[in-house]
Amino acid sequence: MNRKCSNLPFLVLMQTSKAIHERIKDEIAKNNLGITEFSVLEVLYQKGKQTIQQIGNCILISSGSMTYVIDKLEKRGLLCRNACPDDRRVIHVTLTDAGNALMDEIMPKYHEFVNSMFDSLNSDEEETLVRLLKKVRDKV
Amino acid sequence: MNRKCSNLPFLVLMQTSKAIHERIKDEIAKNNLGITEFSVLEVLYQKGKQTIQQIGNCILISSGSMTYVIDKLEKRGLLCRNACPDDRRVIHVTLTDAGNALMDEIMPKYHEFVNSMFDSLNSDEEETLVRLLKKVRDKV
DNA sequence: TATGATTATCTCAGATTCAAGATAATTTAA
DNA sequence: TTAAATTATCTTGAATCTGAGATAATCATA
Repeated sequence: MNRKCSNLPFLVLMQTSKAIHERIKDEIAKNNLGITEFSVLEVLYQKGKQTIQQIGNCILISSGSMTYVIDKLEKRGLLCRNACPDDRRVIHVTLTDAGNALMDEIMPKYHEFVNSMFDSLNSDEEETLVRLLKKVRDKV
Repeated sequence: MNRKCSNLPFLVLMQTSKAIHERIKDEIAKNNLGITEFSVLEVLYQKGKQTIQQIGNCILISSGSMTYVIDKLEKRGLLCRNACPDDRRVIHVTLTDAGNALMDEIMPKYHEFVNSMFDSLNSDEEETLVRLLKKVRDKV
């Protein structure tokens, strides 16, 4: 009976992503944001005005969670809801000035932080890693 | 102002691991188990009797969550708690016959499932992927 | 135009997680 | 031996997420 641990690439991939996730969580927590909250702000910062649904599709959480996280960020004054004049089912979300200012401050540090986690790879290695991961991702 | 998306290896790595995580969650849900519950059973199946603490260290969840998940699995008759005679603070956990039988049934399918997600890589590519991921992981 | 299907958002209950603190047992060291 | 520190587990409360269902608006089509 074989009860040994499974697939090595699988194990190392999941360990690595989990470790990265943890480190980013801690980093973002310094700004009193959870990863979900940060992800919402990041989408808005990069793409500008978005509907709640669009944001949810980007960061892959349920509609119930979207309402919850948008509520929190709105109460904190980082974003605002606006009715869509063309379709009254839809709500547009945009960053407030405070939200933009916060992201102006956070994002450069965040990018630097992410880059630092990968700077042990040279550009060939980065390319190879991306290629192999995509091969896996597209099959999953 | 650069608001473009960050580091490509980072993005692809996180996307891939998230996709895998989701697929495994769905697969395991077929047996009415969550990933945390399955992970506990997997540790016990591979290693035999373990203390609650040892299991928690393996799967990296808090002691409060350990109590909760062990409770659930115990009520379901898949594992049992046993006092440690040498140290009365410690509780040993083992799979019941039902727990072993369930894992005997689940694990082969699970391994096959995991393998199938990586079978687009040949063994050279697997080796390269592991090497690069370890390089990242050890730096994180 | 009326009806049925779809879509976007929200509400609510339940599940899961963690952090902090409680409890009880063991170890260390004065 | 005894007090302090450490350790293992459990309890509790708060936070976050999901899924199912509610509501309201829009679309498609006969």
